Amino acid sequence: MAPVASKRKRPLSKENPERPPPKRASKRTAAGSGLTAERIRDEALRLIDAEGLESFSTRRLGAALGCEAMAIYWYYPSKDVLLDAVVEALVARIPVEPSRADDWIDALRKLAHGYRRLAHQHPHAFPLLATRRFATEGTWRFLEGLFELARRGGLDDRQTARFFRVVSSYCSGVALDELAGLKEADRAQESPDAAIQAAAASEAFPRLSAVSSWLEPAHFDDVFTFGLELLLEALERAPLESGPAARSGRSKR
Amino acid sequence: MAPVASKRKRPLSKENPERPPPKRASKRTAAGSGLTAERIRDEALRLIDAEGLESFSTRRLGAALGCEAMAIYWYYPSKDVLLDAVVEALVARIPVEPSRADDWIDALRKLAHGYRRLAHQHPHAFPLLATRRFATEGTWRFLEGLFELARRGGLDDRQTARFFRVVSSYCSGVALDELAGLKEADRAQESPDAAIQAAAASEAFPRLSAVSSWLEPAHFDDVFTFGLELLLEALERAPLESGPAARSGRSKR
DNA sequence: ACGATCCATTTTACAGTGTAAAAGAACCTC
DNA sequence: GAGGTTCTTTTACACTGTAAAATGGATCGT
Repeated sequence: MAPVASKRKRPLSKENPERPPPKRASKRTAAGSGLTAERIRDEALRLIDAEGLESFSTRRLGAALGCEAMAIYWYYPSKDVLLDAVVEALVARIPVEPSRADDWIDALRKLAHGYRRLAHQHPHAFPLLATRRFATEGTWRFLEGLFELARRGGLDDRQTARFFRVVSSYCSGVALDELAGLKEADRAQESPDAAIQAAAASEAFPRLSAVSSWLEPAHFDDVFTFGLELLLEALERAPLESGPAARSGRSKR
Repeated sequence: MAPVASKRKRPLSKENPERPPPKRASKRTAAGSGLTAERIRDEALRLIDAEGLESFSTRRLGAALGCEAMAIYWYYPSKDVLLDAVVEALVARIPVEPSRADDWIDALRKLAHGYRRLAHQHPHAFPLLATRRFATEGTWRFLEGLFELARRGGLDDRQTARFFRVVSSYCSGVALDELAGLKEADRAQESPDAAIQAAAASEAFPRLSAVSSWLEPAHFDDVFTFGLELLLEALERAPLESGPAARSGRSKR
């Protein structure tokens, strides 16, 4: 089931010889070049973190691994699929504690904070997450548990779907905004004309400049938590109102 | 002020001859090749919409415009700056009606719907927006008006910043999620093994599959509006509670 | 009328990209 | 040994963004 995800943009080697997991873990792989799918993916993430997504290439990755670029293609059929694997590894880094279950709102809260922390720990790699769908056994299992919690909390499927989408969208939106803000702050530090621009802007747009000061990195945590708790409070109220299982009312607009 | 934005990654021609807007609109430009910065940017957006962001290149753009790729570099110093201009044009497409002002919540609502509509009209180009900061005179003016409305509605700067960030982040997050969902639906249509996968998943993860059905494109409008109105309701309550100007309460976690 | 200067574009060139195809090398099984 | 798998490197191709120079037309000063 796992390998069914988003494979095979191009046939791997000749036609479609779906990499059979090596019948017996060959000794060469262990003692030889030491190249494995996991090592490649981890090094890819490390490189992206260190040097940015733009400048990441198969040749550079090969150099970092001490092999030719094409060696990678024995483990991944394309750079795109490799990036999918990186996303998967990234998602797996979100701490998940299925233990103290029972409070599904708190589970959502933890997920939200973990997701955002991920964005801060991997600012260069995170945009990959925001665009790509994750379809991994592990994340499915996690969501299954989360949704089971929601059901026990009294929410029907529709409510669960809505709140999950709303909270997770909010999180990735905030994370992207914050990353853009950080990048901008970086640029401002090195080029001096940004200060000029800011001064001019604050004259012409006084409201904008006053409000913007509350949107700076210093207040990121504050703003994020504020919006998140807003949503979670609404979520807490949800099972009470709207009764048994509302119909899908207004569908257009 | 306008040209100060995010210029000059590389010196345009030789050192830094900051394109002076042609002293007299040369006749050749009008009657000659017909190449202008606006036409280039519009054609770029058209190409991206038609063939996707990945396959967009300066050479293809040149071909579409009937000129060599390098001709573009007389108008834009780099592909990156051109993409900034495309983003700007995209933002300008969000309908803004400063007329019937007074209800700043409704202004926010309109903005939200317009932003999301943009994502649906330009699915290939939209991810550019989500990653890049917009710094255009026009958008600044728009925000200035919006924030002025908020002040007249009784919100202080901090509240305004919070709500703006929360709502706009929510919108871009939802939009990206929806685009990913649409792309996935596309892929499912052409490859048959997706059905197999879905069947297997629904067996192993019953809750996930039940909830997921509410996350499909058919319910996009519904879910989006639900979350948006949730936020706007909270916004409507905000000026009442929290009195004059609350402190920043819990900041960590 | 005639260079000189500007503007706009094309030509040429280079370093870098993803990856197909084939060749090569290390091991495993007969 | 011979032959087959499993990995890796070599070579090659079409394509990318863009620096630098060459090119041609328009305009100007004389």
